[in-house]
Amino acid sequence: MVPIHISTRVAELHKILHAHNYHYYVEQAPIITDHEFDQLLRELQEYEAAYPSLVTSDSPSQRVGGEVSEKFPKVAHPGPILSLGNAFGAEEAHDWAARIARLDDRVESTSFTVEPKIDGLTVVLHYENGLFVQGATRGNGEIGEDITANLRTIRSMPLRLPVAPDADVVVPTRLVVRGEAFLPVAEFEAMNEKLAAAGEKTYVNPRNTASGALRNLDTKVTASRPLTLLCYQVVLIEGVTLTSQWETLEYLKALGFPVPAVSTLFDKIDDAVAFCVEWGEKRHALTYETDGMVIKVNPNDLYEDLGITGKDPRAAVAFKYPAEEVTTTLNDIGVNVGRTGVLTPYAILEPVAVGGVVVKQATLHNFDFIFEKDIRIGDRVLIKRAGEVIPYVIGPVEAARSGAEVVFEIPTLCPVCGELAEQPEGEVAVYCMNTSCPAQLKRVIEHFVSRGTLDIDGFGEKLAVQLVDEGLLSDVADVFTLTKEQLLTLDGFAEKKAVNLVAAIDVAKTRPLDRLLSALGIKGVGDVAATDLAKRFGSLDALQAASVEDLVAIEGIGPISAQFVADWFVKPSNQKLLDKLRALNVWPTQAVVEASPDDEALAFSGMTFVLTGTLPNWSRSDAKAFIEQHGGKVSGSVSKKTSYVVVGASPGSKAAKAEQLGIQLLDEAALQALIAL
DNA sequence: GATCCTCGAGTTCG
DNA sequence: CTCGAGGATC
Repeated sequence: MVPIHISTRVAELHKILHAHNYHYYVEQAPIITDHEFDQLLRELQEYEAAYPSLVTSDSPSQRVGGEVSEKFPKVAHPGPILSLGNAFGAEEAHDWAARIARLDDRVESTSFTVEPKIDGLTVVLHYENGLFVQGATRGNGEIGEDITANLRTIRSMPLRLPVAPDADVVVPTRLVVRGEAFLPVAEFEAMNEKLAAAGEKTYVNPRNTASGALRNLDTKVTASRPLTLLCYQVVLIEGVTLTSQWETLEYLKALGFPVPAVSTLFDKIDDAVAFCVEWGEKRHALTYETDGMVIKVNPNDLYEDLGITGKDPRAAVAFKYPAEEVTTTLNDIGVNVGRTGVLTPYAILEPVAVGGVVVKQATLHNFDFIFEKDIRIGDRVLIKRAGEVIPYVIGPVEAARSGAEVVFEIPTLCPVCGELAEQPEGEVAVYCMNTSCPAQLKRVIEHFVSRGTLDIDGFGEKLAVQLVDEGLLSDVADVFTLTKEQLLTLDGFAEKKAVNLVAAIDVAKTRPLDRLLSALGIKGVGDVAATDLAKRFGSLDALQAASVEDLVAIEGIGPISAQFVADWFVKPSNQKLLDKLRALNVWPTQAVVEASPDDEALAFSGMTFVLTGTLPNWSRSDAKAFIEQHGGKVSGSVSKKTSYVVVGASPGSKAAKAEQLGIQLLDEAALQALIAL
């Protein structure tokens, strides 16, 4: 007997999966990601495996796909274009190998290929005597759509075989090849940058963009998209015999088909799985998006003999990486107040796993962002982790709208203090205009004591909030007059913690001028400007006495920033703050450097470096100190002017951008070696 | 005046 | 990391 709750859930899964199939195949507007679909299908398959009586002929697990849209003529594939079973993680991949080993003794000693699972559109290409005659989408796996004209616009697709006329290769009389059409990530980003600059709506991801382009009725649109292609399977061949997958890949390459470069042949399944795991980290270096790798039994005869289960061949499995893009519900939009008074909206999300962690919140940057993307409260939204860390809302899934979504309204009052919020002319940001807004004060103090500025150990966001709420602080100078007795009145403070904090505050009184300057939070003055100002003026007195002209003379300070500095010193509340600091003897000075030092002799003078990833022995600040010590500059972003990019473990997009711009990459050792020259 | 570059600010989770 | 905005440069 099947438990009632399971049969209910299975019926529900049937309904859900059929609906998603419809959205995906017919409307071409999926409302969940492929990964989420896989998860649901898997759940169903698990129930069906446990209770075989649940398997019905109309179960979504028994179907290869869905309907075929009416837009294009239909093409019957010469053989079924199968999908693959999934393995999430190394353990499941080993389970798969063990399963097929039990079915056939030859598996024990066979070889395997590993190929990337490209996130694009499957296409089926027909050649007769070397001539490209027809191309189709995958459709439902049996019948696809004729997109021959669109495919012809893809420049990497061979129109005549062999591509190199003098290639030493036998051309089959008939050949049907399976490949993946996609938009390279870099091309996609460049396209979106252009669209964004023109104020137009941007595309959600490369896959959807490629799909739209390839299935556009106007081939001129297809041609304008830099689509490309990689091929990896022979569906049908006449006139030539191939005996293994590896031989197939080599043969396709010889004919002139583009073949995935990372494809590798392994003698042992353990090595194949290890290779998949290894690429989980490295895959972002590829020009295309992947959500996994495909492990295939190499010899064709064994591949065939292992047969098919449902809709998947037993002899291959997709090794899937954790999803990086998921959809979830936007429950609400909250508003934060920053230390400058900027109101920043953030998404309150139905918790969802992305790239291995559960995300509940994501910033929405500013109010324009919400309206440009047309994000509404209650929407299904697509989430990714930018640079594999920070959650980022890509945009709404418009196809999933019910009509109950609510358009967000820009607040006219500060959500914390209730005072009027204003948007200065020509700016995107909306500010809370109340300078004594408690939210602002909390953030100002947090910044004052944080690691990049005065670096007071044991002083963080929570304490800043506590102290302001208790009324113990009314400006940043009050931090220095905090006593052990005051701290002991706070929740979570006992003798030892209070003593340590008072000592840490004492140490911070003698931080160098540049640190104090950036701690003050003068508009336009951060890390870099503070260092430059400190170097040129040497004391707060000298800086205060400086005219706007004096300030503009510094490279990197223009008229606007100079005015911000001058205005800051004029403000009465800041004058009061300065008086307090002076009285407390928090008044660092340093030697004035008139012009840039004569560092022509230094190895790195005139060079700009960018750091990314984690270096083996040095921290980021060690590396920065090393570069600066030798006369180089360290910048945060890669540009044409960058001399070198120093790459550590698990680098971000900066390494990719450097490669794109043809900038030389260095590791820690290579950076040190530059000095030896 | 346009374009590229750099800086500053806000930001998520464990 | 991403975004906005100021500064440098042609």
